[in-house]
Amino acid sequence: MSPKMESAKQRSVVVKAMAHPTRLLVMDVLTSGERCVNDLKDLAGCDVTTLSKHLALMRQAGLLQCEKRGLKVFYRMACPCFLEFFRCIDLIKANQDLSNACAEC
Amino acid sequence: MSPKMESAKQRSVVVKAMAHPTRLLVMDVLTSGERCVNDLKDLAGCDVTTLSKHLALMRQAGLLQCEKRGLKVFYRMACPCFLEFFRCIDLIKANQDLSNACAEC
DNA sequence: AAATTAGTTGGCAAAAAAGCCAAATAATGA
DNA sequence: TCATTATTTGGCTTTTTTGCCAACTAATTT
Repeated sequence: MSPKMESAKQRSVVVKAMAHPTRLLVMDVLTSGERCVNDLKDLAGCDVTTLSKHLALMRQAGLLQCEKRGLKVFYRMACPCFLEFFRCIDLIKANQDLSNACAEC
Repeated sequence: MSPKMESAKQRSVVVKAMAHPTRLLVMDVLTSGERCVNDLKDLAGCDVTTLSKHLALMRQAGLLQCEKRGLKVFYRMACPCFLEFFRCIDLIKANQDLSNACAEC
């Protein structure tokens, strides 16, 4: 397999771990600091077991880190570089809405 | 629905459009310039019809633009900001492999 | 120790995504 | 005009992902 294909495969593990509305919401929330599972569940508005599986998936992909303190498990972003990533994603959407060239990036 | 959830939903359309090895390979290839469908098919090593559907999906999400010249359709990235994105994704993977803190980002 | 709180895991049904074949369209060349 | 080349679309099956329930583990409180 070509090196580019190899790289694409590895990247897809990380990108897939972001490719869900609930998981992107979690990332957005966690950019402003750590949160416990229950808080995230309230923000996401889904079953705790569902959220727990989303979090496990993101952690396994290397997106999140977690730490247990008492009864609670706190999750945080493993890497702050995603702020820039969100800016890029949102730009794509904005450009598409305007149906014009990418002015800013 | 909360504004954050609304935003996450819109972002997920773009992120899902990247969340596949073949589609990430296409993005990687297109960062160095436009290509026609047949060239991309050879690089991806899949059926042309499969690739064509991948490309249509990416275009609908705003990731790609295309232009027909003669018999061929040339695809290009709609936005060059993804170079930075790849750097971030690869860093996640590298950090996970090393199992240590995010030194660079 | 029993009850409570916080989170995870197993299992399964439903929904979404992927991939291929056959057929269609579109531009070019003989 | 007919054949060829390049790409897209429709349809259908297989695979993957999602989401909830029930059951489980782990730390804390009574």
